[in-house]
Amino acid sequence: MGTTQLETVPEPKYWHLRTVLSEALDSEFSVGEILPNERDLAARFGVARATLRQALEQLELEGRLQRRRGVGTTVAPPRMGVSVGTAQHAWPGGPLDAWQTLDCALETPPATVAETLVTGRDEPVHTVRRSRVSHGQPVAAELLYVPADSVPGLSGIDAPSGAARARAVLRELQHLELERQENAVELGSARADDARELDRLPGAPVLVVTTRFIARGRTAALSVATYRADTCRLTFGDSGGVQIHHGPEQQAS
Amino acid sequence: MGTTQLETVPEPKYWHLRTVLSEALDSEFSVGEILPNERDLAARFGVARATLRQALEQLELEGRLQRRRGVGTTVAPPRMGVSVGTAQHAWPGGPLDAWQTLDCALETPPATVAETLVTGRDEPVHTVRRSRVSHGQPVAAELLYVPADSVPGLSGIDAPSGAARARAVLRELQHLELERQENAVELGSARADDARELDRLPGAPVLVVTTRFIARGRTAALSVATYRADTCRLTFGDSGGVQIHHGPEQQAS
DNA sequence: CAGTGGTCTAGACCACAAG
DNA sequence: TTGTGGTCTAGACCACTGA
Repeated sequence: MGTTQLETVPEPKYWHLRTVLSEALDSEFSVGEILPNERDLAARFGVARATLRQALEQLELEGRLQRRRGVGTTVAPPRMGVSVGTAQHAWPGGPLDAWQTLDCALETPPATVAETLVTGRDEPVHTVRRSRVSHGQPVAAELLYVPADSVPGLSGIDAPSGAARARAVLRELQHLELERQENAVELGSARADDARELDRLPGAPVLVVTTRFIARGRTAALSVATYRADTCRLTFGDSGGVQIHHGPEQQAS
Repeated sequence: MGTTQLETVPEPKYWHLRTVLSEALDSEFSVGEILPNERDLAARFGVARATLRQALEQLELEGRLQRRRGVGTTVAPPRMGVSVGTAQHAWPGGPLDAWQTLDCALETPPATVAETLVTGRDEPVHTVRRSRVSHGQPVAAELLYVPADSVPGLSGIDAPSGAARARAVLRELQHLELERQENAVELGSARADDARELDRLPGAPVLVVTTRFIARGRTAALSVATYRADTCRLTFGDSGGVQIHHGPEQQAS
């Protein structure tokens, strides 16, 4: 007795900690500011470092914090809005395209992709790699799968790979009449190569945007784009390009 | 010497484990099957339980596994496609609406919401709670904020809250001419109340879909819907309602 | 009740960035 | 070299489910 029992339904420590830190971020820190290191913070709150880290992971997932090994933990800016599916009814590589073409290869796509493209199994397709940068920061990495018969005019003279070839593939695509496109978004984790390109560790949470480009009743191209989930807010079907989302997030305890 | 050094760039154990388990799931398990418990699995792979759990968390994030306290870990079915922003150019509560109306209250919205609705601060708005069920499973919880002047015909006779009131609010909304709607998707973590409704623990990853309904040049209503990120794949702008996504995910090591 | 996943601890060492 | 976050361990106890 004498000990006041406030927690009738004891909330996990890390969850409570997340709330406390979240409020501290709103009131006492400004964007870009660095937090005390994890060992100090854990000691200050009287918890083990693992528990403190659980709270930080939550906040990072919500885009409130940014952590970098060897550097520290900083307060993240509000997520940036990146528009997806504007360029509605437009092929990739068009004039209003936010992507930068990297290179191209002739590869056998993963089974999931081959299934969506009606092409036969083990049929190699043009695989264009592109990346998207916004506000000086990489936000997405894309693989664009284009079956050979979607770009019949493609000259066989050029090398089968490289940046020039990639641009040629995109150029040929514009000749097709685009019926419509279908988008899907799901949560994924960054593969090692995507992670490197996005400046994150493998396994980092990403939003995977899959776009089917449909022409002549068939899937003429398939794009699989992985966006950094911590820094991006995907906007659909509205006007205009990149916008900054303003104000604090709505997720709170 | 004598020890063969295969790992020149040693991959983290949990990441390697994730890959091994992922492949095992593809080849040796079928949907719904239960895995050995965490202690056994950890022992079998010769790692600490915390490490094994890190791998399982990844796979759960990717929608490959489902874990339930007191029960066990099971192989998850492929994510279901839930269509968002079909009912494009349609108010919530319309005939083709996939949502179930729960109740309604007159509340002061969070600052972020009040900012988007042009309504003044501390101005209470109609707050309609709805839920979305798909394949017998709750997939999303929604809060729909409707400023009072968007539903001028709303009778003041009824009680200011309850399910009947909620339906009345939605009915009145249909009278406005909808100009367009804007969608945004971002990653979040489930608040305690959302988590309960989605049958998950607090902090579970969710996809937050924010929809602005615009009429007469103003934001006439704002919807904030949180979807289970582990089980859902959001589809945009295509035809048709709910579809099952087929085949394994594309994320692999 | 027994068995499951969820939380938490107090350490240790590693990989990386920057001075 | 120093200090950071990232990984890993071997335990402990708790909350929940279902028999």
